[in-house]
Amino acid sequence: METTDTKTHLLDVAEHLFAEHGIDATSLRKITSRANVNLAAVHYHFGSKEGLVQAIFARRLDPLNADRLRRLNASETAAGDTPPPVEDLVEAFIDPALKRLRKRESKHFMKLMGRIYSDPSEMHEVIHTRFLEVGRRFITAFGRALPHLPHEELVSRFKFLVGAMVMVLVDPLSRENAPPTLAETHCDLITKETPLNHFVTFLSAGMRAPCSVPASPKIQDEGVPS
Amino acid sequence: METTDTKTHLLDVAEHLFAEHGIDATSLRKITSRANVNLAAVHYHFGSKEGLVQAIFARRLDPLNADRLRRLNASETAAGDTPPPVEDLVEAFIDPALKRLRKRESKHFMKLMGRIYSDPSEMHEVIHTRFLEVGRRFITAFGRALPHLPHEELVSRFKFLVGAMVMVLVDPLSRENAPPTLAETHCDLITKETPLNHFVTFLSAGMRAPCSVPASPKIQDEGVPS
DNA sequence: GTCTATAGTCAGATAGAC
DNA sequence: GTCTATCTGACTATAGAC
Repeated sequence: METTDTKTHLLDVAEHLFAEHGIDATSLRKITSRANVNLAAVHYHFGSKEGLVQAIFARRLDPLNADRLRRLNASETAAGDTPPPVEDLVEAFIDPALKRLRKRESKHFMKLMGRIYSDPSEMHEVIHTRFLEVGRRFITAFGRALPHLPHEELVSRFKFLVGAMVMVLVDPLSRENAPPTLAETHCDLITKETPLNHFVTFLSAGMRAPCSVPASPKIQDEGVPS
Repeated sequence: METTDTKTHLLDVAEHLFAEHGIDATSLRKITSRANVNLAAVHYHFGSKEGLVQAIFARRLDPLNADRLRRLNASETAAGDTPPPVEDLVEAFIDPALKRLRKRESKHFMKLMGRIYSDPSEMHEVIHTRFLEVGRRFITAFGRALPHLPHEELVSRFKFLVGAMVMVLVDPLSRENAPPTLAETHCDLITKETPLNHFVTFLSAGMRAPCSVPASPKIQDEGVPS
């Protein structure tokens, strides 16, 4: 009990602090002093700060992605030979993340997770590797559900979908007793929690939209309306 | 010429490095050595590293937001008494950012800009303040164009819109000679540039979607399909 | 305005006693 | 496994010569 406790306690505390202040801005000293363990404990258990970071991601990321793939598979078998409806695909991708955002246990991690998408730090590669399969599977599934859509536009739309999710992950729990995050200052009313159906409605409609026409087809070429 | 040159040269170099490696990870030493100026120059011209960061944002952010508001106003006067179509609002918000992403001049800044949305760093407040008016104006405009939409759902959708934009800002130019960013590994084909009409089509369709119905209206209450 | 030199701080990491 | 004590390096910032 005692050794495991220190280790997971360090994971919990570090996860929380990383989510609140960022990885770079969180020193091992802050982590270990808040966890009431010795500074050297991090190096004993994880080898380095980087090792700690990777352990944090390993602990949460695999179950999250497994959950997404499980639900994707469920939709596909339920739909039989036809591709599953776009709504189900959106839900299979978003809901596992949203569920965890509500759970006290992985709340902070999901915020950290969202931040990683736009982080230039070096441990990106590990995260990317873990995400690669999921991304591919969902792009393929969306492509089957929307066969008329050119691949390039499909990829754009998947990026938009991921972006929408990330913005919500990063936003809502904000730093405790801190100025509101950007998306919150945008609005007069702070929405506490973005419900799944908001995602499904918005993103499914966007996914289902007809293909874009190129901006300048031939006529209306840079023409100024008079 | 000589003093202005050093100052703007520092702004340019710092902007580039911040975008590539992040603000925290970029030391004044790296900036000044790449700019071929002395370490003390930053403190002479900007007082501190924070001063440098703020100068970078001040230089680019105000024109960007002014551009967005100008185009919003243009759409509104063109539409007369009726609210402008959703497509125009999306374009007024997205295109100024997208245009700058293509321009060599502010390319790096736009990536940095995108990253700020999910950054927990302290100079957030300044950015928020500069963005506040734009966010409010666009939410109001979208609300007028979509009067049937409850405010909460409107806010969710605006968050999704911002998220889609940020994901594209952060992604495409990636770090030079570095592993591809997350959105790129998602797909088999790396799209070089997300065109405006992909945004407009996707986001307008999402914005125009009918209101979401609450997940559990009364029936189907946690019911497991058998 | 620009430079050198350095003060002062804090970071991640490690050796070795217990 | 845990701790104290310490090393080494990097950082921001400043004082003062030119």
